[in-house]
Amino acid sequence: MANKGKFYMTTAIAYTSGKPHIGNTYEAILADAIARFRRFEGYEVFMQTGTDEHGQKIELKANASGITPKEFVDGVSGQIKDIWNAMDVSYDKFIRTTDEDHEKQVQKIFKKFYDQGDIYKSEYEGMYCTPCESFWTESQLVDGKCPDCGRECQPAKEEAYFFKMSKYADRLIEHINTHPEFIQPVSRKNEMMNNFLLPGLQDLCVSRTSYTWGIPVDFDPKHVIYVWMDALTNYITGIGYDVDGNHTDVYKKNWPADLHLIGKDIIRFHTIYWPIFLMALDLPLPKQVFGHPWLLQGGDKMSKSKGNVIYADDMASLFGVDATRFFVLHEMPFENDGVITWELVVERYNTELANVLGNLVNRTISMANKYHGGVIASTGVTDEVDADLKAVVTSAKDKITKKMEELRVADAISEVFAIFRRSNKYIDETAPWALAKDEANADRLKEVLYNLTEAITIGASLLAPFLPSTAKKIAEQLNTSLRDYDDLDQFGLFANGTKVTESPVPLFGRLDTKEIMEKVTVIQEAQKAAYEAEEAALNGGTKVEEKKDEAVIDIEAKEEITYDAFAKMQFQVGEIIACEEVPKSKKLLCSKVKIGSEVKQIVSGIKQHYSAAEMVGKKVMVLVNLKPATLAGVMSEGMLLCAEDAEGNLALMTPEKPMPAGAEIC
RNA sequence: GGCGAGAUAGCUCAGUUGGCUAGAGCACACGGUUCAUACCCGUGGUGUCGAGGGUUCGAAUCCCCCUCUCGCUACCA
Repeated sequence: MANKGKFYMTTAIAYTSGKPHIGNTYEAILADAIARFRRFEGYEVFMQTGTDEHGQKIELKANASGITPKEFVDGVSGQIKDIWNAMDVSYDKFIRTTDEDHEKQVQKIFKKFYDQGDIYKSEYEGMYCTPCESFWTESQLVDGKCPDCGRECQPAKEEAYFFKMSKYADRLIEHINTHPEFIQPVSRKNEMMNNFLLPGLQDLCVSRTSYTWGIPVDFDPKHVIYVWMDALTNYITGIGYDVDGNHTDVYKKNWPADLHLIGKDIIRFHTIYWPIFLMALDLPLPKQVFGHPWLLQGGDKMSKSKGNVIYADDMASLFGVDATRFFVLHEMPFENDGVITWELVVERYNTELANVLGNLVNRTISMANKYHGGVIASTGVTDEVDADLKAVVTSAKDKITKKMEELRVADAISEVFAIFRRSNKYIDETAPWALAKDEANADRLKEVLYNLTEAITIGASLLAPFLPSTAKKIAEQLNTSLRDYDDLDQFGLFANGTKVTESPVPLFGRLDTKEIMEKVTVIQEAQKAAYEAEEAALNGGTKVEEKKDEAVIDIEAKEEITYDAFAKMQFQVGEIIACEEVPKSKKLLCSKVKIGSEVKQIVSGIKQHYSAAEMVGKKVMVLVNLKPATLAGVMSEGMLLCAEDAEGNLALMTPEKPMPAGAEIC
């Protein structure tokens, strides 16, 4: 096998706040298929994945569970690793951001940036506008007030370190323009350029003082290093980068990475901040960043409260590991989000895996046994119809390779199945059962079965990077071994006289949608019950045994205020007597709110959560004495108060008992 | 509001630089076959190629405008 050189690829590291759903697992499977295919082609692949384990959310969850953050992440990281292993993800390195060598290098990198002036400490000594979450220099203030909202600003006390992004922006723009393959798909490149690079990069906050579960800044220990410098650097620390130049051989061989595989939600960090960090380290940039789309359920995002989160282990328990891999690889388009429903999984399983592939292998082996005692032998009695079969089979390798080079994995796996579809057609064209009726056709019959067996062997070999254990099973049933990549454009290498198994076992038994859906209902009910129990426990103030996502929300602590400051705010109950959408705005509703004998017009960004019609009649909590402002050209004279969860869902605050419009909230 | 992408068969989508009767998979109907996991093979759509205008011998493919959807982003008092 020709050595085509090294290929270093990574997945994003998974955040250890909870069990990964199928979307996270998808990325690992996608990476695995690419890694296996590259190895198959003859590349020396190094694939790295792992877990991102720091941050406030984890600190709080661990506290709530009564264990240390390290104990907490040890558990979740182990669980994630188990799932990756169960899904046959062939990583070469599983990095954890709590690994000692990673933490040490991150500290050194931070120090290096600080020493060379890329990182500076800022104390927010300008005027800080809390509602705008931004700070201003004296010169930016308008009449001593926030230029955005016009309200009072205060000197803020919290200090943080910042990275000077703008220093490297021009170089990055140049790089992106001269390397069109750097950001994939290309539509993402335009988004990065237009939204961030061309308007001018903001400096990035790279430290926090509001929590302690992170890598400390060694020369200023009250700061911990904030997520991106900690997480992104895993791609070099994991293979042995050393700030002082004592790199491992693995690092020297593999950097720069050939491919960072990530979700489309973190493209910005991988195509802007990460390259800039690398420039600051004077290291070459990765060759390609691919922001893959997501698998969504029925067009909606999954949520635990609906009980519709699909986990890889649930899928694997119902369908098996390879069927799970097949589904996620086959159903994911290149640029748009894919859809996953249980019904769709069953349909794909039956039509592709059971009917096209499983049945083909089964019927071929059955015929070999029935007609020739299972012995496969070429007799050289060919026919015109053989040519097309052979052409389809031997040309598959190049087609699939091209698709994989473009990272179009779903298309590649479809090309593999084209071999199996063609083979089924070949059986019909040659009608072996008819040949078997006349002894004069015996040699032709042998040749037909040989051709089929050879086609299946080549197909299985190309299938191996996607469905490794299925490919292996096929080879076992045919009593052969999978073919090398370099031999796949040759037809006729199957060893003459090989005897296939006498008792073929169906690779994928057909499934009944109804039966599966009954099992799914059980899974969903259990998930929902677990979620509700957790919610109830939290509401009751009971300590929860095992923490799950979104059970609690923590927000960044704001500055302490005096009672006087609070007393300045006037809250009253308001009744919404009319409401309409604000034209040309995506999120705004304009309400007429009756407060006592007065009616105020208030604009709120809640259109995605409430329709104008359902707003009318509600009694809501209103901040009355807020300075009026114009939003989307409409005057707003107050603020409706809402609760917001981690996903940004809003719920209006309403009095728990009936109260008249105008009642003071105090 | 800014930038970008898209609107093609019931569903999910392909359609290269404009050019023969607009394609694939699934679903559906009918026919064939029986080696096989009620499988496999074949045949079948009058699809206004989102609406309207234009360029051209000729447009799903280029230009203009409109409607709708989606992505990123800003705003969301």
